[in-house]
This record gives sequence, structure tokens and C-alpha cells, in this order.
Amino acid sequence: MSFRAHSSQFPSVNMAQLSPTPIKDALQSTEPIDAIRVQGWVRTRRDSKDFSFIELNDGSSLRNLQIIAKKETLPNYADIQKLSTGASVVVQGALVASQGKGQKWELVADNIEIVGTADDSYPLQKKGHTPEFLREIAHLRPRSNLFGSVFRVRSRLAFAVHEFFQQRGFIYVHTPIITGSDCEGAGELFRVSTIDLTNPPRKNGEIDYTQDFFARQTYLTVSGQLEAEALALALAKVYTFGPTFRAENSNTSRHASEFWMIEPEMAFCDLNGNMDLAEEFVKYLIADARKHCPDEMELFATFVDKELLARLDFVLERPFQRIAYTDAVDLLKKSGERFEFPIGYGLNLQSEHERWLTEKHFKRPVTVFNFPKEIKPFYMRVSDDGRTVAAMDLLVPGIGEIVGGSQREERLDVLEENMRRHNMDPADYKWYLDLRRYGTVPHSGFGLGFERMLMFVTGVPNIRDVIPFARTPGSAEF
RNA sequence: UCCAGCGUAGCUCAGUGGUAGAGCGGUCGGCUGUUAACCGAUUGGUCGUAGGUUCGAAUCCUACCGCUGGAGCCA
Repeated sequence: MSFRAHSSQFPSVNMAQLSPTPIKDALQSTEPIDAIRVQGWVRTRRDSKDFSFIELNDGSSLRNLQIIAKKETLPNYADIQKLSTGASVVVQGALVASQGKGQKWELVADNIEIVGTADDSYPLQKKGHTPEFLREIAHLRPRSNLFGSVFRVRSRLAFAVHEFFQQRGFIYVHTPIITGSDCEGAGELFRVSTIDLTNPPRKNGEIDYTQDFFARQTYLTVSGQLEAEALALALAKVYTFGPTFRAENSNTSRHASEFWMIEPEMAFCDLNGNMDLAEEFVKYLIADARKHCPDEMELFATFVDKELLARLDFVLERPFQRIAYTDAVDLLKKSGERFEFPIGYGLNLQSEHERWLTEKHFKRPVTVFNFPKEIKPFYMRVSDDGRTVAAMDLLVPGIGEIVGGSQREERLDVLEENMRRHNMDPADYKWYLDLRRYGTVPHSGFGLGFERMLMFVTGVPNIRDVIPFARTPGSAEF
């Protein structure tokens, strides 16, 4: 059995012989096609005197295929005239050069099978919906131009993530979703338990988690980093790409309770190598979307952010700014800008400070590195000055932190000391410390929020609009 | 969690103490190789919810709910 290039193994609805052609491919045809079959959803329909124009979209691209439905050739023409936005149809006919302006090809139908109708309660109109409204109909919004485009770009960039790392010899590793480590300092955790909440087993008044499913307390992962380190110290260069969960009651356009994170981890790599990789990675993803999703990017530039393409190209063209935390603090102090929050060594950079650096001063992505050890987690490598750790935050205009990473502390004694300083018991992290006992090496890695990257690439300003079904505090409807 | 703003027709909004409105959409008709079509008619409301002030509340007050923006936290 052979398949045509674009054949589908979907069970055919009625007409078994002809394989369906994606509309994307039909529109790129170089010559007329006598017999072609397409299937999709009606975006809009216009009547002419003796025929009807149907704009058909099948999700394969932003573009619609214009169907010509003629009264004289179609026995079900009366029903076709009742087709409204949202209905699903299978069309068979001839792809011919369009007589009208605006499209190269159109399909003159020999047969239109109405698969599913959509009545006048269908909420999507041809035009003019706000993202806020579409968010309320998350199950239908992929049929809109904007969200169809976002999700096609999301798919493409997910592919590009793997391409980037695989091309560079990284091994894709799967770190656990359910984790027993609760002290990574990366936010609140979702508890995973099969204990009966109405009648939990108790011991000395406390809930007895030794009777829980995993015989201990477990959570959804907030990061695969610690496990990725173990794999990096065997496979040298690894990356994770999977779901991540944060239970913080955080209500902003940049936070989701469930998101996807990419975490490369590299043995024999210092902070500079880490920063180099992060920059190369971010640029690679931008370039990939520019190259492979031109229609979608054009749509974002037209309807979401007029300056998107200029900004992305600007970012691609020049190196990111790198600045030590201490120097960034000095720069902010001397800026003459009136900030709401104080600036000083040992204080976290606030959003307004990050914005000033990346949007006003440098006007490009900025990598801040070498932070005071007091404001960073236990696993980051203490620098020779004893005051800072080899951490880095990559900030981009409009979004803020998109990458956070560090060189990891590879010295056993220093790491144990860091843990104690963070009120952690090294005994709880025996396996993690083993990595320093046996063949330790300098190593580095970072985490990149996939959705934040998508926001940056598409210009879509709310993280809820780059996830098909977003989970945020108080919201998990779909 | 904190601060601010907003909840009026399916959608986007106007209406700021005195009869509930427009555009778009939908429906019907007309016209037409159209393409965010065009022309005409028509449809459409518990003004977020509950309470209060008032002769009278979409409008003023209180509480709650929801949404949005910002902050904190972070990717």
C-alpha cells in the first residue's frame, strides 16, 4: 500500500477514493488539479447570483481556500446556502486559477458534503474578537486566525527546541513529573497524594505521609534541574523539555500554574559557556519562527504588535548585552530615573529596574550575571570573591526574565555549607551530593520558559494566550 | 496575596439620577466573480449578583463574584 505525499489515514467520511489535500498544499500548487479533495471548517460564505463562495480553513495554514459552489452542479445547493461560519465540510472538485483577485487558486466543487453544521449561536465571527473574549471559549478559539497561528508557531518552536539541541549533541532526558524534593526554592508546590483528605492517617497528630502512595510527601515538579544534573554528569550534555508546575498565587500576564520549561545542563561548562548557549538558543528560536512561520508572524505584526518584526530582527542582529549585577546596580543608581523600589547591592532587581535596563537603556536583551549569593538558591556556584554566585538572568524587553541559570556548585564542602546556610539538611540530599563525591566536574545549565519565549516571538502579551488551555489560579475550566 | 480599573444585546462599546442605545453579528429580502462585499428591513437586554440611599438607580453607596492591568514571586 502506498501513500501520496499528503495522504491521510483518517477514515474518510464518504468519498473513499481521493485522499484529502491540506489546504496549505493546495494553495501552493504549481498547476491546476482536476480532482482534489479538501476538508475543513467554513470561515465565511458569500452568495453570488448562481453560486456561493465558501472560505474554507483546515488549520494547515493561516490561509483559506475559496470554494466555488455552483447552483447548477450541486444537488444540495439549498443546504449549502444555509452553511454558516463554523460548519464542517468535505469538498471535492477541481483546483483552478481564480478569476477573482486576492487568491491564486480556487476550488470549483463537484461535490460538497456537509459533515457538521453550526447554528447561529456559534460565537466566532469573521472579525473583531478580543483575546479576553476568546479566552472564555478556549475550546473554539483555535479556529480563529490569531490562535490558530499561535498554536502553529508553538508546534514549530517545540520542534525547533529539539532540533537546536540535537544538532549540538545534547541528549533529551525525561526527568520526573512527580518529585520528592520540596526545597528547591523555586516557588510553591502542588501536593501529589492519594490520601483520603476527609480522613487522613495520622501519627502524633500530624498527617502520616509514610502511608501515602509513595510512602513520603510528593509534589508536581517545579524543575527537573537536580535530576538533569545527574544525567549531565554521565551524558555530558542533556536537556529536558516538559511540563512544570508552580502553585504560587501569582496573577500576572506572565505567570501560569502549568507551563513548559526547557532545561539544558552541561558538564565541563562554566557560566560563560552557559550564557553563550542561552543567547544562541534564544536567537535560534526567533530565527526559526521568522523563517518557517512567515504568514503567522505577519499576522502578529499586523494585529498584535506593529513593532514585532523590527524588534525580533534587531535582537537577531546584535549580541545581547552582558552586565554584572554589581555594575547593573551602579548603572541604575546613576540613571537619574525615579524608581519606586530602592536599588542597592544585595537587593533583588525589581521589574521596573529590569525594564529600564532592557527597554530604556540597552534596548535589547540583557544578561545580568554574578548575583549576591544571599538572593540566589543553594546550588549556585560561589565565586572566588566569596560574595557572589555564578548566576545569570536573561531579560528581554516587554517580558522580563526569560532564562534563569547558573554554574552549579561542584565542590562538595562548599555545597554542603551552602545548604546549611539555606537551612537545608545535607542528609536529605544524599544522592545530589553523591554527584560531587564521585567524579564531580564544573557544570552549568539554565531554564527557559517556553511560553515566555512564545510571548516574545509572537508579541502576544498574555501567557494565557500562548497555551491552548491555560491553568492559572482559580481557573482550570477546560 | 496587594493596588488600580472595568462588568450594559452574541461581540465591541456609548449612556453619569428621569422612556435601554449605536456599530458589528444573526435573521429575512434585494443586488452581485465575491473576498472584513454592498443596499434595505428586522431581531436582540434580569444593565455581573445581593442589599442600601432616593419619589425615581445602568448611573450614587456597601458587600460579594468575575475579568483586566500593575506589583510581589518567578520561567
